[in-house]
Amino acid sequence: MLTQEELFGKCPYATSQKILSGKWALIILFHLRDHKYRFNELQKALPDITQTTLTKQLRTLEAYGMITRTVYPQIPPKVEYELSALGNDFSAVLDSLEAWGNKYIEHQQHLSHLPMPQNDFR
Amino acid sequence: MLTQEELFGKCPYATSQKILSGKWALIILFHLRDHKYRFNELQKALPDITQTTLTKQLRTLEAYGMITRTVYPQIPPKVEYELSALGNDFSAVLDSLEAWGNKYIEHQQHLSHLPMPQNDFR
DNA sequence: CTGGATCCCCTCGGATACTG
DNA sequence: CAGTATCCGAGGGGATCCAG
Repeated sequence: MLTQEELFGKCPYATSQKILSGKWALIILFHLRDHKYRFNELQKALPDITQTTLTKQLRTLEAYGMITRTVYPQIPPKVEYELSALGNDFSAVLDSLEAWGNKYIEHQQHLSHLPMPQNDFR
Repeated sequence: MLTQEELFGKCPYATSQKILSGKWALIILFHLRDHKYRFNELQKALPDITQTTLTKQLRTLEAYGMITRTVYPQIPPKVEYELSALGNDFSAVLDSLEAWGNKYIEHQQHLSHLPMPQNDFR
């Protein structure tokens, strides 16, 4: 029997899980669906992400073929990130995710407590 | 400015990210959309998950209000898991995610290499 | 301006053993 | 059957410093 890792590229859910597991993956894809972003612009758009982390996330998404990275060989450097074809297809997921997320938020408003973080079983 | 953590319950993407970040979250939700599952049945359905891990994931999803846990006070114990109302709403996301995931898999077939895991920049 | 190189820390997933 | 109690290692996120 295959492990979940080996299901990458075979099962759509295992595949999606790996690609989206990054803490910033969804928000980056959401921003990039509108237009291209330069590295600096992206960092400003994401409130509290460091350079190192943003670089890692972008490289990961690029490795998965979700985004493209264009380097303009000039001084000062200019690098633009945009969605690949596969990344553009992801817009449908973002739409349903946004719709569901908003409904989730709305329905959780009247709850007295927010969910506890994982591994917290009080 | 709010950190990403504080956006939980406000931004649909930050909210979704936290709920779906679990390694098994998507696959568990996918299985539960069909029918109820007992703990043991779920463990058999998921190839290589341990009891401890499955328990954690289920508790997390329950804390987020995605699933409900019903305990039948009998010997031997019987516990059933099923989607909550919010969890059922998530089916739309699962549909688009499955459609996109399959397209992603198909388009990656002709690539010579699979994406490298994160932090692996060879 | 864009990010590479290090180092650190903490969380999460998992292994193992035990229990009502 | 369905967990709980521990312990552990890996690795992902982040801080800091440096570089073309």
